[in-house]
Amino acid sequence: MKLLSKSRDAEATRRKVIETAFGEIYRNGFQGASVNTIAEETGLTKGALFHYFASKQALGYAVVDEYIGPLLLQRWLDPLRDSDDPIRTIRKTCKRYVKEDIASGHFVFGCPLNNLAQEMSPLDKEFHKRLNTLYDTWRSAYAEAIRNGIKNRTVRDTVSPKSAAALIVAAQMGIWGTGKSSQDAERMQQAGDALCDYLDTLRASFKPTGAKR
Amino acid sequence: MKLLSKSRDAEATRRKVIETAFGEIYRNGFQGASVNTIAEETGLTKGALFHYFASKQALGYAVVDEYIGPLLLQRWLDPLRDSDDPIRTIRKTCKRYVKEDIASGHFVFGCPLNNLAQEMSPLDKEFHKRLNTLYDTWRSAYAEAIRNGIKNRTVRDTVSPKSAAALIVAAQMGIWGTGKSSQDAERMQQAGDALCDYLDTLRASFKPTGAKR
DNA sequence: CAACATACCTACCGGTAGGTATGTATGTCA
DNA sequence: TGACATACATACCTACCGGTAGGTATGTTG
Repeated sequence: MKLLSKSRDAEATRRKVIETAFGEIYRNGFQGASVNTIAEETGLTKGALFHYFASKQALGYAVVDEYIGPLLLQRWLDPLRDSDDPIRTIRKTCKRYVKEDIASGHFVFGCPLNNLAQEMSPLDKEFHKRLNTLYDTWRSAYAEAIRNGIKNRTVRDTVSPKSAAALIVAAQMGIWGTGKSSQDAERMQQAGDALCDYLDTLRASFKPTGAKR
Repeated sequence: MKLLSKSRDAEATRRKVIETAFGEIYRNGFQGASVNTIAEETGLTKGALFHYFASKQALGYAVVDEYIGPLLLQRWLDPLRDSDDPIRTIRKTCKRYVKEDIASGHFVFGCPLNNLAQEMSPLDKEFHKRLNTLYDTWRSAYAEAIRNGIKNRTVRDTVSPKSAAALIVAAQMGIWGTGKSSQDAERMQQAGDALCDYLDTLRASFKPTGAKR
C-alpha cells in the first residue's frame, strides 16, 4: 500500500515546491527569488528542497516545463482547437484573461512566461530554449488558426497568417507589459481593447468606414 | 580656471558612471547588475562611486532620468515633431531602430526602458513613477500625432487615437520582447514588419482588399 | 524483524552583495 | 602659503546567497 500518509508524499511535496517557486519567481523574477524563501513557504528546509532539485536552475526549468508550459497551452491554445472563428476565439480569450488578471490583481506582475523570457533568455541557454519553444508554439498555433479562418471566409484573404500571429503575440506581451509597467488596470484595459479593435480589422467583413471606439 | 585636468572632473566622472551603469543594467537587469563591476569598469573604486550616488537605487534612478529618458525622447518622440504624416514617421522610425538593433546585436538585450519597467515596476515605487511617466509621455505623443493625422486626412477618421497609440506602444514592447526572448533576428524582424502592416491599415487610403505581405 | 531506501532536518560553508568609516591626494580661494 | 572642500582610495562590515555534509525519521520490502 502507498500514499497512505498526507505528509511524506514525495510527488505532492515536489509539486508544492514547484507551485511555491512559481509564485516567488512570478513576483520577484528568477534571480530575485530566494530558495530560502521558497523552502520556507513550502514548509520545507533548504536541504529537503535540494533533495528534489539539483540546483536553483533545475527548479526553474521544472517550473517552466511543469507549470508555465501547461498553463500556456490550457489558457491560450486549447480554446483554439475546434474553433471555426479564430478571431472571435482569440478576442474572447484575450478579453477574458485581461479581465481575470485585473480582477485578481495579478496583472501588476505581468505575464509569467514573458517575465521569465525577458529576464533569462539572454543569460541562460536552457531557459531560452524552453521559453523560445513555448513562444514558437504559440505563434504557430495562431498562424494555423488564422489560416483556417481564411479558408472558411471568416478572415480577410489579404491577411498574412504568420505576420498577424507575430503581431498578436507581440501585442499580448505588450498588453501585460503595459499592466505591469503602469501598475494601472485602466491602461492595461485600454491596450487590451486596442488589440481587440485590431483583431476586428482582420475579419473578412471588415470595412474601414465602420464604427470607431 | 576650471576643467583643466581630464581626470578629477566630477561632472565627467559622474556621467561615465551613469553610462557604464546603463550598459550593465541593460545587459544584466538592475538587480543583476553589480556596483562592484560598474565601479571597476568605470575605473573607479566602490568608495568613489558611492561618493556620487547614495545607493544603488539612486544610481538606477539617475540612469533613468539622465540617460534612458532623454534617449526615448530623442529616438522616438523628436521625429514626430514637425511631421505631417505620423503613420509614415512612426513606421520609418520603427523600421530604422529594428534594423539598427539587429545590426548592432543589441536586440538580444531588448529595450532598455521596457527591461527596467518590467523588472522594477512592481518592486520599487520610485522606479515605477519614473518609468510610468515615460510610457505615458510616449503614448500621449503618439495619440496626439495620430489626432493630427486624422485632421490632415492622412489617417482614417474611424481610428481612435488613444487606442491606436496604446496598441502601437504595446506592440513595440512586444517586438523588442520577441527579439530578446527568441534571441533571433528573423523573428524580431517579422514582428516589426507586422506592426508596419498594422500601421498601414490606419491610413485614410487603406483598402482591406489591398496587397498582402 | 531486519535491511534498505527515501524524505527531510540541522548546521554550516565559501562567496558576493551593497554599503560604510576613514584616510589621502588634489584643486580652489582668501 | 595655508585652510578647506572635493575627489577618490583602502579596508572592512553585515547580510544573504546558493549549496552541501552528515545525520535522523519514516516508510517499504523480503
